[in-house]
Amino acid sequence: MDAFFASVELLRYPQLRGLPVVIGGGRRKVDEMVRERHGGRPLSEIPAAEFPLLKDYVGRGVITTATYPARQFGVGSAMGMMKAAKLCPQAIVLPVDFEEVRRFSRAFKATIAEIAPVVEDRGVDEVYIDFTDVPGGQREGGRVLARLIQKAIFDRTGLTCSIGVAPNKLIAKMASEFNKPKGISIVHEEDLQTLIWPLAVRKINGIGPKAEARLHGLGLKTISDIAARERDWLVEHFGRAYGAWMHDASWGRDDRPVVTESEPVSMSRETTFERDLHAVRDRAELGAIFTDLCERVAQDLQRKGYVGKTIGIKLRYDDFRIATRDQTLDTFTADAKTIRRVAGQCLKRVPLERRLRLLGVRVGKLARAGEEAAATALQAREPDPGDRTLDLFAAAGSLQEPRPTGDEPGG
DNA sequence: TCTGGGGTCCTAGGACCC
DNA sequence: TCTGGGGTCCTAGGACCC
Repeated sequence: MDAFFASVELLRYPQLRGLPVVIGGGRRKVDEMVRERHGGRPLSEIPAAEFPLLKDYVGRGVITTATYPARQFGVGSAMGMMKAAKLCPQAIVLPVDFEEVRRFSRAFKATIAEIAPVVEDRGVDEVYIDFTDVPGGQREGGRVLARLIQKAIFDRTGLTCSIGVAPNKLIAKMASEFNKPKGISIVHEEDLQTLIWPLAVRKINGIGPKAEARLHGLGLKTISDIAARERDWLVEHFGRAYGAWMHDASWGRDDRPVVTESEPVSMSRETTFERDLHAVRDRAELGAIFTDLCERVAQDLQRKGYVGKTIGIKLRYDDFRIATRDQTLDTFTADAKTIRRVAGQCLKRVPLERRLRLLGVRVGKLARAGEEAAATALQAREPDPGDRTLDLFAAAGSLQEPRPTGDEPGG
């Protein structure tokens, strides 16, 4: 979806179209700004010129989405609000409305599923679609179907999206970025050298800032630079799994299927404080936040019908270092009090001298509520791997040639 | 001017079991 | 003085993605 969070807001406030708008920061902060300027008046009745501006924003937070006019100023996702304010002080700032975003997320995904049922969820604003068995999915290399999907989404939601069509997910993802916004890009296998190889290594989904820095350190800047290296060389520098994957990726190889169903592995809640807090000096405040986080995770679990076995905490210190602790129970739970108690024990195992910037609570090892017994039984029923090893040797022993005696050349 | 929140997956060492 | 081999689970940290 194109500038998804921002586009959702523009549907409500069409007077902002064409202007630099950023979504992000703390909702409370932005709400405060609006209240100060407009009292109880709804934003929909207010002219664009009177919306809260980024230059008046004071506090923590990052940009979630910027409209394309805002991006002209160099403002983008994950950028700190203060830095963004320097680059584009006149940008209008609005908070994320998660409810609304999720509503539109469900709507666009449902629209796609009606046309092409094999869809993989990749977060609120992105999906993989398998065109293979969709009638007409091959026409004009997929362009016809892509156009149809774009139109259907726009008709239903008023939102635009960009689509990349390619032989696999890896290339499709890169292709989807070629023509934003509202773009369609078709990439065939034979376009690898012309369209993919010139791109920066960072464009590969799976190469992040760390791997990019290491690649740059080795003199590799573009995907073609990776492709030109021996597989073994990459394995030497990046490990067996990652190096081999990198080599495959640079050659456009990817055989991952489109996965239509998956179960969650963990659920968590975390919050960054408005100011750094100290475990002793701000004990009361921290305690209240901690309990609230536990209650929210418990609510999430119950609402979605899950129970979990591993309770964990996460904290971020004022110097941005992160510490996590967790503990696995012998029974599943979705109970706030239990989560609070175990998370409290985890907290005791972590250094608390430094001030804290963030606190989080996580529940992992999930099972569907009511199926805990089955989940436990499934674990217990795993076949004994020792027995299987023996079976394999027994089979191999009866089938193989006699073992070399050691005196043949090269034996 | 410091840098959100919600996730997944991988790695590596240690405990523990057979 | 010398001390297996295979496996799983738990825990902590880290890279990466949307």
